[in-house]
Amino acid sequence: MKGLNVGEAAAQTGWSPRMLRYLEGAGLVVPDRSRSGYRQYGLLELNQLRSLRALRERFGVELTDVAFAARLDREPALRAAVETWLAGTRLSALDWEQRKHERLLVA
Amino acid sequence: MKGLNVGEAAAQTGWSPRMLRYLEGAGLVVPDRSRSGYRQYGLLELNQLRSLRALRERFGVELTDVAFAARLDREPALRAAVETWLAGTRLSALDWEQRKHERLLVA
DNA sequence: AAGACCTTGACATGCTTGTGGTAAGGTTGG
DNA sequence: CCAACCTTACCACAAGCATGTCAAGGTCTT
Repeated sequence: MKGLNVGEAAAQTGWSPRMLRYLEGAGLVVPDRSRSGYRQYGLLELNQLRSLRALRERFGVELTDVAFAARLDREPALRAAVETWLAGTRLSALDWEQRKHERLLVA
Repeated sequence: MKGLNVGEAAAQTGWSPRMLRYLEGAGLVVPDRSRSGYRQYGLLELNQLRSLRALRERFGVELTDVAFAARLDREPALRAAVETWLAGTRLSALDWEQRKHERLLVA
């Protein structure tokens, strides 16, 4: 039942121990602790660390972006507000012709 | 059919003209241009600017976060990768008891 | 033609992110 | 008990973000 400690987890995921502590502070990957306070990384956390790395490498995603995605997942009100915003960006991608109505209103 | 120019749009949305130019550079709110190159903000853009402000004020959202949400909306592969990640965070919020299986595997 | 706008481009600045160190001290396993 | 880990707490620092301001020049309205 003992997971890997921070150095072992780092070795297996390609992060530095320093970054693993940083990620915990950022709330992105939070391991359990042993009685004496050592971080204990289990399979779940190792997978999170690996998929986090994949996100950065393959998509150039920042850690703040990932934290934001988690927020979006947890806060329905935020999600709704962002959806409202996105509706606008989708509209502005539409054809010029489809904006006649608006142009009339602003004229 | 002429929209508002940058100073007028700024006055009506609470942004500075400087920030309106910045937002255009960031791809967040991109107005049309008049023949001579002046930015022309229509109803759609004004609404985008207002909802962008609301996102920041009410939710403390950064502009980079909003840009990321737009990316999520446009890139299905990215969305899928983030979904994979999110699955992990949902699991780690689960009850201790529900992780017996994993603990056995790591032991 | 003048004044008030606009354009781009540059420089400055304060804050945050991501990352590395280092120091002082606790834990663990042989 | 000693070496090799771990802990927290700092300091540093490059890069990027969010803003402001200023300069040199174009446009528009009266």
